[in-house]
Amino acid sequence: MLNNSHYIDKLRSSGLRPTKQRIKICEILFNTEKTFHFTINDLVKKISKATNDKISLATVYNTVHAFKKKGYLKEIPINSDQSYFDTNTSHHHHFYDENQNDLIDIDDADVEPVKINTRIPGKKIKSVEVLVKVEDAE
Amino acid sequence: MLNNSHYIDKLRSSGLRPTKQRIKICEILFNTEKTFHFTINDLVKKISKATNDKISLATVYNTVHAFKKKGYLKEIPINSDQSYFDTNTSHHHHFYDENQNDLIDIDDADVEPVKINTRIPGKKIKSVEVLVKVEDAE
DNA sequence: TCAACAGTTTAGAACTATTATAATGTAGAA
DNA sequence: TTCTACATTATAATAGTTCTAAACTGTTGA
Repeated sequence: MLNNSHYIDKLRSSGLRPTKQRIKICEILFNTEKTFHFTINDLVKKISKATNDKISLATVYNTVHAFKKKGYLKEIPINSDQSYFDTNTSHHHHFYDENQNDLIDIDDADVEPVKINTRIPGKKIKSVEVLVKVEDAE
Repeated sequence: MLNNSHYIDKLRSSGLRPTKQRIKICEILFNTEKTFHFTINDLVKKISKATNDKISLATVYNTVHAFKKKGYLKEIPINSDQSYFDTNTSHHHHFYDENQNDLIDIDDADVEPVKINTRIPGKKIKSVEVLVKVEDAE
């Protein structure tokens, strides 16, 4: 509960009202040592484990999108039936294990800077993301 | 109609029966000079423009998945409400224009080889794909 | 302190992409 | 030609996500 003032400031300073739902979701997403990946469904499960006051599904979606918009979460580009989000918003990349259906971070330092030798006129690069698909070695 | 024998051979040799639906879809997807990206919905529209015999939606899905499995199509990893496919199955990368919601190929030659300095034990790399998100420059 | 308002939450309906179902049709082999 | 396994089809079902409109709440300013 002590940390909450931090989240309240964070939310308020980014123009989001610090409601109890948002603070609770902050606690679940950002009170961890390690960053992690999750789907909306994962988050809903974590919330129901962490609290008795349930948060409506619509609010979970709204909050995740609001946090993504503010840059507190990143969406991970993989084709899947559901969206994956990442609490690690630093620049990094991913392994995607096609056998286990599992996402694993690749530290930015472990990928040599990707050089793109072409541009689109009138557009600026927002991000460069590398997805390394892996499978069981036989 | 002349080219069809080519598709018939192609389908047959990969263990797919050359049905008229599959041949028609081959014509639409592979009879072009340039490769392109499409969603299932795009393909359905192309089909209805190209022929009077309609092909059922289920067949379009089945066929696209069959072609993907055989390596005639690639699925492009971006988060979207629908799946994007690519008739360009060579190794290459993509720009994703977030304002126009548009995918643009990046030739493999325009991206310096991506070096990943970490591995997952027991896994082998299947592909390395770069997604460059761009937005309007202000 | 408190009223007022704009932003937020909520349950449930609606929507959309995709997959499953089960009956009918068809390519290819014998 | 006949048979069989594979394909196609219309439609239903499913699942993730977004919409809606009513109720609620944080914040502002009197």
